[in-house]
Amino acid sequence: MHTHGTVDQAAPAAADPAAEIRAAGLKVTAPRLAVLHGLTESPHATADQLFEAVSLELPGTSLQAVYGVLGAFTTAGLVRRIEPAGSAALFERRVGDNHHHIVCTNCHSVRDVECVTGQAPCLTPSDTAGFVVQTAEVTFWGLCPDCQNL
Amino acid sequence: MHTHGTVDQAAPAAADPAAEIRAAGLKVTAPRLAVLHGLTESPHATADQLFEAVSLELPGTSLQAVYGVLGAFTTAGLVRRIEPAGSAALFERRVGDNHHHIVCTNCHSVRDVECVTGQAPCLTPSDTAGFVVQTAEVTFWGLCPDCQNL
DNA sequence: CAGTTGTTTTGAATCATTCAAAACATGGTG
DNA sequence: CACCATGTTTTGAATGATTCAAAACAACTG
Repeated sequence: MHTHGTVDQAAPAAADPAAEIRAAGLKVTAPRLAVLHGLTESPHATADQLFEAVSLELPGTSLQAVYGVLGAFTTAGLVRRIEPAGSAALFERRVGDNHHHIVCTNCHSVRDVECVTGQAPCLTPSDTAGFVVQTAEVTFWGLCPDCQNL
Repeated sequence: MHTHGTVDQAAPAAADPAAEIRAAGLKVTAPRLAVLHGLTESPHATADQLFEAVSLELPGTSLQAVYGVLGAFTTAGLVRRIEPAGSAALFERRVGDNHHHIVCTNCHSVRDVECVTGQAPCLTPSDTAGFVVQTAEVTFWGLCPDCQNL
C-alpha cells in the first residue's frame, strides 16, 4: 500500500463527498455536494427540507434541481428513498444495509431501527401467494420520546 | 340465544352491509353501500378504482363522494388505508386483524400476507430509540406469479 | 312527516412530484 | 489549456392524488 500518515485511514467514500459522487458515475456539482451535506445533517429529509438546507448553503438552487439530484442519487444507489404513509418521500444516505424505520404517529419524526432479525431479508412471509419475495420493508409506528409527555 | 333457523348463523356485520355501516355510527347511503360493495370485489383498491366501480352501480356519484365515504369508513374503523410506496392509497375491508401485504414490483398488484409470527404486534424492534411502539407494518416486495415469466 | 344533522355535489385549491426546453457547467480530449 | 460532448441545472409549466368549502340534499329522530 502506497499510503502513509493517519489521514488515509478514513474510508474514502464517506470522508470525501466529491469522491463518493464521482465513484457513483456522476458529475460533481455544487448542488449535489450541498444535497449530500444536507442529508448528512438531516438523515431523513424530504426534498423540500433539503431544498431549504441547500438554499442556505447555495442560494439560487431550484427545488427541481434538488429533485433531480435526489433522483440521480437514488438511481445510482447513493441514497435511498422511503415513503412512510402520510408524508412526503424521505431520503437517507444509509444505504446497502438492511435497516428499518420507526415513525412517530404524532410528530412524524423518523429514526432508524436495526434489522429485526439481523440479516436481509430479515423476514419471510408464511404464505407468499406465489410471489417471489425480493425484500421485506418494516415500518414501526409509535410515539417518540418527545411526544410521550403530552 | 333467541335465534332460530339457519340464516341467522351468518355474521350479521359481514352479511349485511347496511347493518355494518349503521353499527359504525354512520348513516346508510347508496354511495356508501356501493363503495363497500366495490371493496368486496376488489379487496385492495384505490379511490379512483372504486370511483369507476361505483360509477357503474350508481352513475352520477362523484369522486369526492368516494373520498368522503372512504374517509368516513377509515375513521370509523370500517376500512383500512394502506399506502405502498410508489402508488396511490389503497383501501381494504379486512381490518382489526394483523395482516401484511406483498406488492409486485412490476405490476403493483397487492395480496394479503398473514402476520409473520402470528400475533399483533408481530415484530419487536431491537432498539426502539425511546419510542413506544404501537404497531409494526410489514410490506413485502417481489414478483407476482404473472410477472415472473417475462 | 318535519327538523336536525350528516352526506353528497359542485367547483376549486393544495401539495408533492414530474416533464420539457433552453442555458449552463463538468470532465475528457486534442 | 481551450474546446467539446454530455450531463446537469434553471425556468416554467403540467400532472396526479387528495383535500377544502359552500350549497343542495337525504337519512334517521322524535
